[in-house]
Order: sequence, then structure tokens, then C-alpha cells
Amino acid sequence: MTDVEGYHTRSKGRVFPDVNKGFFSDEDSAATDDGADNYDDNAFIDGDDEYGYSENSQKPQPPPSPKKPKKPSSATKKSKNDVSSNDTVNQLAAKDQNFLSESNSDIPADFVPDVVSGMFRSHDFSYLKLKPDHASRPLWISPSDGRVILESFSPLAEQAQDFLVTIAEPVSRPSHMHEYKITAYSLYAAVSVGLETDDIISVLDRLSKVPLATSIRNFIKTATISYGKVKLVIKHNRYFVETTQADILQMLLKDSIIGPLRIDTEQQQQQQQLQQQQLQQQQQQSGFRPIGGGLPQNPNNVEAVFNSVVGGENEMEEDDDIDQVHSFEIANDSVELVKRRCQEIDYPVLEEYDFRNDHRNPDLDMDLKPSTQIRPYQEKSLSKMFGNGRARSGIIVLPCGAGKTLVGITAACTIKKSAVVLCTSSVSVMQWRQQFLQWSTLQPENVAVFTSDNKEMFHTEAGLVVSTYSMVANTRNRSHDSQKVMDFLTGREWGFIILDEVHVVPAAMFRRVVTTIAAHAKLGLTATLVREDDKISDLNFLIGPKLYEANWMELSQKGHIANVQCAEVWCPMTAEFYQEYLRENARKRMLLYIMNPTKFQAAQFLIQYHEKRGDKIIVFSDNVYALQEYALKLGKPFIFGSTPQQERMNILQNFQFNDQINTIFLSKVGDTSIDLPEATCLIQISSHYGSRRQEAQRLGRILRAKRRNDEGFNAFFYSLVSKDTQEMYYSTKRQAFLVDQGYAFKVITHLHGMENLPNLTYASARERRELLQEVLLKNEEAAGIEIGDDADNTIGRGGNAHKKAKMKAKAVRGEGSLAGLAGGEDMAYMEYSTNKNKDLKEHHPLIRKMYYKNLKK
DNA sequence: CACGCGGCAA
DNA sequence: CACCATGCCGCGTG
Repeated sequence: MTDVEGYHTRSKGRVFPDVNKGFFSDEDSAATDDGADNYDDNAFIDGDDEYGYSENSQKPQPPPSPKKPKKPSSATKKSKNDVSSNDTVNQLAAKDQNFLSESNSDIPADFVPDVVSGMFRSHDFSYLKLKPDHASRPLWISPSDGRVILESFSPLAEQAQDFLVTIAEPVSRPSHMHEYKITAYSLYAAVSVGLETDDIISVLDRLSKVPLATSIRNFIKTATISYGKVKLVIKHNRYFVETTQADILQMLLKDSIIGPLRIDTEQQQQQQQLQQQQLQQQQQQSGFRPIGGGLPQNPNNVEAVFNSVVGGENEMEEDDDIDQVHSFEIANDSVELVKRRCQEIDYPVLEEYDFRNDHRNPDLDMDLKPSTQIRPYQEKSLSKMFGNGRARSGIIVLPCGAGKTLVGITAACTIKKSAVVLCTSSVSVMQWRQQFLQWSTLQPENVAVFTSDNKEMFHTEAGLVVSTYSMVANTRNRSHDSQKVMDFLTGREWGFIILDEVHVVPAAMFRRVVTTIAAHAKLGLTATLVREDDKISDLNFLIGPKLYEANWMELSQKGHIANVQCAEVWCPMTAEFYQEYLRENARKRMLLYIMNPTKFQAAQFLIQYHEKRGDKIIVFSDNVYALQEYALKLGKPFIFGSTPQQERMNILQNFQFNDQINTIFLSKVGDTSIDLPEATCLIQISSHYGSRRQEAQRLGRILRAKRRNDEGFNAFFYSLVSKDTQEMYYSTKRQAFLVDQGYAFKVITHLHGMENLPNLTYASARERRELLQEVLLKNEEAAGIEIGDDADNTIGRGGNAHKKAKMKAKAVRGEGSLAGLAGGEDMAYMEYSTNKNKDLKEHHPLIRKMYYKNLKK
């Protein structure tokens, strides 16, 4: 955490006005400072603007006092949401003034940021008796709901964190206090990587400042008693249900559904013994030993303290295979049934692949190239997967830029069997293929790509197939070639399947994929596991438990990903725009606040500023119209949905290598599938529909720390928000994710020097009025009134009756009724009603294409 | 056959 | 909540 502290000290040290003025009056020195010490760039992020979380969260919190006064922070945050009230707006304005003119003195001394969620507010823990040596123990555990607070400044924090990440769900991990929650799923994940009930309880108890509550003990016991106890293992291509506990085995065999599915084998006993020997051997030769090895070690004394308090690591990482293993065999085609039944009776099966003893499936000759180095956290995540010498199925969560691909490749190289990789887009398909060839010794003839325009099969006995989800999960008509490749995929047994970007694919699609492709081990990769989404629980059982989740802050402190400075820039609406804004309905308001001239200027200023210091800048806009307006006005290249693949490549290449092209504008295309070259600055001009997950995904785009030898490699993340508009409402939500990941979030209410920028756009009232006119006109179009020319075009080309009918429907829609359609057209009623929604959908692509064509001219 | 386009899905 | 993006297929061209 020292980096963060250091950063804040420095930031405070640069309190305005002196530094700021000096900085901006001396533009040259800013320009020459290209990254060595990026802290300078905080200069214009006014230190006094620091808002909310960062300042106070930096101070090590005292052990929570029993009763916290109502927190001012929550009031402040609420007011941000409540922008519709004029009073609030004024208060906010007043507050801004304070922030600008004075230091943070208006923040009460007992201000507690709302980062560690309500726990301490609503609960009184004063009755809990502190252990005598509580100071050396880093955890607080709420007896009522399983929430855990980690004092991350404790010397034991790092080890405690390793443990917590395994047994609990990270809720919020800001700098000094981390919050976790022990849930049924997190415990499921914990047992699945080899922890046992008693380990969990005893380690928790030893880390806790107070004796572990009985309620928590009981919760852990009941949750772990059944989870992870039953394993499904494929050996010599036969499926075995395994457990270490005889009573569970008995219970399963007595089950009305599972029992009859058992296949009796004479060699069962023999196999069990063999199996056990093998396990013990594997344990010794396992490639990934838990924690230790290449990990940066803390000073020994810390280790010693940890061990004395917590006990040896081995104790907690010990696997269950010392116990007797009981197993019975089931037939291939009863696997699905057994899995479902086990889930129903609360004994979800863990799938493990004993790949080292799979002699039936041919080996695939591949290894990491000697030059390939994997990072400690990658190794750690893999150790969770291969901890007992077998491959466990599950999910690994790493921010993008942290080398998810390499984790997948390493796993594949460990298993060394035929493998399938599934991605969301054809671009990533190509990237995976390329990366496999780059990092491993896999030969090109062993790789096959399977997409709509590339239907390959490998002709060696083992190999790799890279494909897309939609290709494999497709339920509609298949082309002939596609069917042939599908037969190839379904007709053989795969050792390993990698499921990339696991969070964006709907569960139904997964179910299809997982059931159609027979793979022994499954690895899901993602940057952000959406936690409150209930669909994530589907993933738990379709793929497996979460095996590892990295802490962004920790990765950036260790220099693996960039250190990101996040800021939200408040842009006041101009009078003209605000007037219209207040008058328009909710639907039309959006364009007004996106096209707010002040925001435009802020974007221009930030771009210019960061270009000067040699940053590569990506500007995101969800709104395509705004995207084009901004990009064209500022003379920057942009990419959106209808930009052809070739041109995308061109622009990206230029962005990466051409000194003259330092800024690009991207629509949602940038969220997925484009592998963005090392940008160091990201500006969001519209993120209205942006979910927190997308936010994270975007942030991840600038985390790629290409040159890791650069000490303290910094990146910048700005969200431009029009003040006093609906946009403000989303800001708090969006911040939440970053804050949970531990980022200090700043609010900038004023960009110093913006007014004096030469070539400032929309500086004159006339320009602003023209822009407003344009925007209003655009709004009309969007409402579907002025589509005459466009519609004619399409009808002229398309021709058939079907299309005409639809166009007609579209044209009448403006009148608010579709009744007119009934007369004159011979469309069936059914047809009409199914098309009703479609023409809404169709509307925009039309306009979009028109724009694109205009641009090309 | 390699494209580019429109339709469809989710 | 609508909008934006994607992918695959089939069809029409040169």
C-alpha cells in the first residue's frame, strides 16, 4: 500500500495554487515530462478538489469504534444522486466553491468514506471481547452476516488476503480496509481448491481479533459439509464418482437416481489403491506448488509471525487425498444426470481431470517456450487449478492486460491434450491462435481456426481448435462445412476447453457448449465476475467454482498493470443547452448532455494536455452520433460498428506506431474484441448505458503495462459528466466499481487553463447556438420524423413488398399509430405484429449506414 | 472463390 | 429500456 500512500502524500504536497500555476505556465516542461514521473500530472487535478474516498481512506482506521456517527459521506453521495432538486444543486455548487478555494477543512474530522459498506454503522461490536494480542491479528468478522474486514496495513495482510480471497467474496478492496463476505459460493470455491472445513475455521479464528462467533462456525460447517466432497473424475475415459468420505459414498449409492447408475467393476478395489498411490506421487511432483516458489517473499520475520499466528501454510493447503478415496464408476451417458442430481441434493460435483494418467487421449506436444515467463500471480492462479496434480475445472478472474491469455496457454501446456478455445469474436479467435504460437511450442499445423469464414480442422492426432461461442452453440442452420467441423468437434474427446470472456456469454449458450463438447477440464477466464448477477451462480455449476481472483491494486503496485488515476470531470451545462434540456423529455435529454459544449471543451483540453505529454489517448462514447461529432470536430480518427475491419486495423496501427496519431475515438466496439495497443489515457464522454462491468472492461483497456521496467507506470481515466443532469445519477454507480477495486476517485470541478486554450471549440455563443440547432435537429431525426430521404433510398433498392410494408410502418410510426398500415397492404396481422418491434430496431442501422457513407465521400 | 451486403439472433 | 455491437448464413457480384 505504500505506493498509494506515497502518491497521496505527493498529491498533497502539490497543493495549489503555486504548483498548479507553475505547471501550467510552463507548458514545455510538461511536454518533456513523458512519463518518468507521472505524478506531476496530478498537478491540474486540483488537490483541493479531492472528493470523498481518497483522502480519509488513506489513514489507517482505528479499530472500529462501537458506534459511528452518521456518516457525512453518505449524505454527500446522496446529494449527488438527487440532482433534480434545485437546493441540492446549489449546495453542490457551494461545495465546489469550497473545494476550490480552501482545503478539505469542511470535511468533518470523523469523516469516514462510504467504502467499507455499512457494516460498522449498523452494528455494535463493542460486546465482543478482543483477544489479548488482537493488535497483531488483522481481521474483524461480523457474527451476523459473514462479512470480514481486513486491516490491509497489517504485516499479515498479504497472507491473510491470500486466504480470504480463497474463502470469501471480495466486496471492496480500497487501500486500507478490505471487505470480504463469506458466502455459500465462496466456501464452495474454497473447498474445491482443497481447503477443509476445519482449516477454514481455525485459520479464520486465528486471524480474527475476536473469537470466531459460533454463528459463523456453524455457517461454515453447514456450507462446507457437502460442497466439494464429491468429485467426478475421468480416468482412462471412464467416469468415476469419488469421495473421501464413506458415508457420503453410501448416501450417493442409496440415492434413488444415482444408485442405479453405478456400474460394477471387478477392479474397483484395485483401482482405488492404484489411484491413491498415483495421487500421492502427483502431490510430490505437482508442477504448481501452492504459494511460495517464485512469489516475492516478505521478510522472514513477517513470515514467522504469520506462521505463529496462523499456522504453517501447508496446513491450510493440505489436500484431502491423504484420506481414503472411495469411488464408483458411472457410464458416460449418465454423467449429466448424476451432475444434476448431485446439485439437487446439495452435493455439487467437482470435476477433476487426471490428465497425467489419461493414456487414451493422445498427448499434444506443446510447452511454453523457454523465453516465456509467467508472473507470480499467474502461477498462483494456476496453482489453484493444478494444486493436486489434476486439472480442476473453474474460473480464473484476472483484469485484462494481466495476461489472461497466458494463463490459459500455460494451463493448456500443462495438460498437453487436445484443447478447444472459445471466444466471443473472430478477432479474439485470431489473437488466441497467434498467442499460442507466440508463447508455446505448438506448431501451426496443430492449430485449427473455426469461424464463419475459416473452417479448419487439424489433421494430426491431437491439436488445438480456436472458435467462437456462436459457432459452437449455433442452433440455426449450419452450412455444410460448418456441420463437418462440428462433427469433428463433437466426435472426439477433448482434454481441455478454455472459455474466454466467460461473463459476457449467456448461461444458456454455455449449457449448450458444455454439453456438446466433451472436455475433461474447463477453464473460464474473465476480467470481471459480476457478483450480484444471479447468473453467475449458473457459471459456478456449469464450469466450476472461482479458483482465483486477482486484486487490481496489488497487481498495479507490483507493476504488472498500470497504476490508474481516476477522475470524474464535472462539466457545467451552458445556459442554452440547459434551457433546452429542461424542456425536453427524458429521451431527448441524453444528446443534450452529451453534446454539452463545456464537455466538448473539456475533452478537447484533456486531449491536448495529454497529447503534449506523450500519452496515447482513447476516447469512448456509447453514442455514435456524439462520437462522430467529437472526432470530426477535433480531427481525430474514430472507429465504430460500421467501420470496416480493414480500416479499423489501419487506424489502430497508426495509433500504435504513428507519432502523429495519438488520439482515437471508439464506440462500444472498444469494449470487447479490439485488442487495444498500449493507451495510457482514457476519456469517457458518454457512458449513460455503461454498466459497471463495462466500466471495468474499459478501465482494463489501459491497464496493459507494456514496459514494465518503467517505474510507476501511470494511466489516466476520466469520465466527463454534465453537471446537474441525469448523467450525474450514474456517476456514483460507476465509481462504485473502481472504488471497490481500491482506486481513489477524484472529482474535478474545474480544469485549470481550459478557457485559455487556443482553438477552444465552441468558444463563441454563435457556435454554441449552431451546435444546439444541430443537436435538436438530430433529436428530431432520432424520433423518426425526418427519415424521408433515407426510406426512399432503401425502398428503391430493396424492392419487395415485405420491405415496403416495413418501411411504411416506420413512416407512420411518427404519427403515433400504426393503424394506417391495415388499409391497402395485404400483410397478415401476424406479420404486422411481429414486425412492429423490428422496425424500431431497424431504424438506427439505417441512419448509421447513411452516416458512414457520407463520411466516406 | 473472395468479397460485400442484408437478414437474423440474442 | 433502447441502443450498439457481434457473429453466421445465404445470396449476389467480378
